[in-house]
Amino acid sequence: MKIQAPKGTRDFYPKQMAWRNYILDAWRRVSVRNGFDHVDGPIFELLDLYKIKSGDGIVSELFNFEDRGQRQLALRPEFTPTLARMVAAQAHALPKPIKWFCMPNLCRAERPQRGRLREFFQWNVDLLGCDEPIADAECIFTAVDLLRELGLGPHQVRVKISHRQTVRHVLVKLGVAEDKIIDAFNLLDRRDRLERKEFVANAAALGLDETRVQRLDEIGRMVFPAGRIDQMRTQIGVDDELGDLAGLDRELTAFGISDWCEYDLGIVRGLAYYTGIVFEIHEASGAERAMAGGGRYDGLIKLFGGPDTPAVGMGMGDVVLMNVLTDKGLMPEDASPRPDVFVIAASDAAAGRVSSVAAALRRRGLHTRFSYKSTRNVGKLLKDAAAAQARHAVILDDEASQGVASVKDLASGGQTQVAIADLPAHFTG
RNA sequence: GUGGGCGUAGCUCAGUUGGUUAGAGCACAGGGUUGUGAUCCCUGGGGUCGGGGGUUCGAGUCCCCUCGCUCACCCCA
Repeated sequence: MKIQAPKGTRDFYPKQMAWRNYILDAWRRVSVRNGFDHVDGPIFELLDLYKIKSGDGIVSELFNFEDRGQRQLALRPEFTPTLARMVAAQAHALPKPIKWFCMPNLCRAERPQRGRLREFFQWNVDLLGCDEPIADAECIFTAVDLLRELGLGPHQVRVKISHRQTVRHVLVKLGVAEDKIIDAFNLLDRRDRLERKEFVANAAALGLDETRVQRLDEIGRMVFPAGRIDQMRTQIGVDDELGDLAGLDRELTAFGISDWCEYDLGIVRGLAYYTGIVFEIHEASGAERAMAGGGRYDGLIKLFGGPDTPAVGMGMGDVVLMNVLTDKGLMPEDASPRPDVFVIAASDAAAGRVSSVAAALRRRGLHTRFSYKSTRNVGKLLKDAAAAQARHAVILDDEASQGVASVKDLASGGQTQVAIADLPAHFTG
């Protein structure tokens, strides 16, 4: 019996690996140019690390095991606890602000479905030690910068932003008691999935009458364009309570990404640990699950035993991102690295020179390939060169004994004679 | 964890009321011709028909169980 790959995992053959690298290379490139440093941690941690942040309930949603020393371990289902542990351990030695990114593979024991697998890659961008809205805005900018890098535009994706404190103020103003705030958040989060009757019944349990239930529903559905936060002031009737959101609005405009963003107080995020701004990035039609999510989590480093440290972060998975890019025709057909040169032997006499020519080119750093076929059929070998996406073909024939080869530009079809000894210099300019 | 749909070659599929040794195209590999990316031709590898059990003289086909994939629900750090 053949053994299959475990449920919800992927095999990366060269074609798929090229796509994966296409995404991860973009993540790395964009992170670096936005000033973030690359970090990573272990692929498994002590199970307790995850319990600290998420409680005992998390255990059923991750892969855990016991080592020979009876230690309870877990494959990492997220990176944030590792990051918090790392920061807490060296908090006083690290220069502030801390700007880190990583691209870990994460494992979750969930039933796979569209946009969700059991092992996936997640780009994490975190900025710690700064409690100003510019940090939140830079985090969002970095995510937008990536989406733009991959060919997406503001009409294809939406960054939906909310704020824990603003929503709390609105809820309190509506008459929700302090001890019911969490329930109210949950209700707001689930409003699209609930029948109207259920929604009203749940809202009534929060102490809201029919008019106020109606108002809560309205507010949950309101969307305001970034750069026009004044609309939120007048339509929702908040002002001083806007706080950070007003500051963020100015920064998003300054970063030049307000056309990508909008405010949506219906965005909740399941996390109990977010303390301020929260956001999600969705494909504009809303067809896919969230492409990215993040927010401010000022209390977390302290929770892991470090100093009180403000923090904002963002996570983006590779699965939904690739779904969206594929649907919009933005994934390259072939993302494999293109050979600079493909060496061809057009005669038996020339065949013996292929490896030495290839070696000379490779020593100069040129991506060089050749065929293992015994045919001297130039047409067939050129087809192989084209299939490999090579930029040039070097054709060795009987003239090779005089030290000359033909160089064919596979894009233009043009062909010139070049001395074999000059080939490395010819291609490296 | 719950429910729907789907399982024949790497991919897309055909396979008659159950009937001989399960096929095609594409892809892949080797080769030939015109020697310069095309076209054409020859050859080859590859399937326990997802797996197991049952009915039958005989099962890819009918029945049961199971596994996997997929979509949705739950959840979503």
